[in-house]
Amino acid sequence: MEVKTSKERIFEEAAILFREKGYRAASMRDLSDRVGLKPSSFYNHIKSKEEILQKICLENAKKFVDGMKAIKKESDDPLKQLQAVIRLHVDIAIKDRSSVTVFNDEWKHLSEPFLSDFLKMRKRYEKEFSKIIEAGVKKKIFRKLNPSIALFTILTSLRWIHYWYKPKRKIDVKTLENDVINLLVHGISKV
Amino acid sequence: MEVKTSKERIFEEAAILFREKGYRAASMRDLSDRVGLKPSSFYNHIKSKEEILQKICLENAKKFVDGMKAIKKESDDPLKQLQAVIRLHVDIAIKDRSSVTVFNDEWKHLSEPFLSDFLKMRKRYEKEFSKIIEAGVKKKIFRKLNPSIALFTILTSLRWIHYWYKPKRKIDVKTLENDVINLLVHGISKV
DNA sequence: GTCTATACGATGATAGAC
DNA sequence: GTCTATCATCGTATAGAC
Repeated sequence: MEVKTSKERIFEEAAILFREKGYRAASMRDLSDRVGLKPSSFYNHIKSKEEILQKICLENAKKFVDGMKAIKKESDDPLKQLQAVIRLHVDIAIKDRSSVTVFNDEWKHLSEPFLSDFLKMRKRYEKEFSKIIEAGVKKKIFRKLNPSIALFTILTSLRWIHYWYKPKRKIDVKTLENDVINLLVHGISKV
Repeated sequence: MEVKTSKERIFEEAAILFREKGYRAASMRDLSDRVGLKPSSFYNHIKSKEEILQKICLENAKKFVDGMKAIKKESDDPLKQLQAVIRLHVDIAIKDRSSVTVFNDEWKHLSEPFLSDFLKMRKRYEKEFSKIIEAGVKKKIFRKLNPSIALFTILTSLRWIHYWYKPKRKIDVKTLENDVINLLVHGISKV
């Protein structure tokens, strides 16, 4: 089996291409070379170039939102929740690096109303993440730091894992999850 | 005083524009609107659009390389060095947010040989950063983690400070420096 | 040093034959 | 559903008048 439709191939190759060159620099002619269809043929399968971007951004946003929802359901312990969120980011980043890169780095090229919708989802996700940290501080499990700084320092290191993680570094998923958790939870210092 | 040459205004406004729209999506016509010169007039001051990108990338790269050099000179203590590097990233990110954003996020649009030169500098910087962590591990000051994971988890949270730090959040520089140091050195957990 | 006019290649997308 | 041919637009950059 492993037989892919043209439509599937378009979306897959586009994610790789958009990651490599950036959405704006990637042309439909570039995509044509990769997919093996003429640019005009794409339009039997998609409405526009931006539709590809929209789908990639939306699908990945859903992965994170759904993941966060499941985590909140599973445990009330802020530390366990934080560890689970870190694993969520690691897993998504590793499973489809191209797709998550486009989601994370190219969303700004969405047009309205997709851009506004995207930003709303994004803010909601950040809010849910923030609640975990706040709960931990309240329970005296977590250090009391400026809430924005704590949230974004952690979230930023998770959001751009795709940027430096390369399969050829041969770091297995479990090590990546555990070491990132270890570092963000306990710090680099031994004392 | 405060009288800026056209050339200065072109580079300043370009940094802001490239940050907002991305290098490829930002046109010379967009820049024209901001600077108040016709696109054709730019070419009395610059050679090409890419020259602007080149200058921004190179200048910022130099800031980091020079900063790292000074830090290594000042102390041999890995912890003090790490703290100083964190302050370096915070200070550069806050002092000129647009410029550092373009440097960090748009370098991929450099053409050769600028791209290769840039990547070489970048790798050297990462190596110098890595040496700090390795020295700390050797002295048993730092936790022993996978070297790539430790390096990039920390470095990533520093490289994208510009992405979430906004002046209107009213976080002062000292708080930002201290909380980021606190979090990365000791972790979010109290225990 | 800035302007108007324009070159001209690349872009996303469409029309219509097969 | 894929192709060839083509369109309208926008991109960076240049020529030459003032």
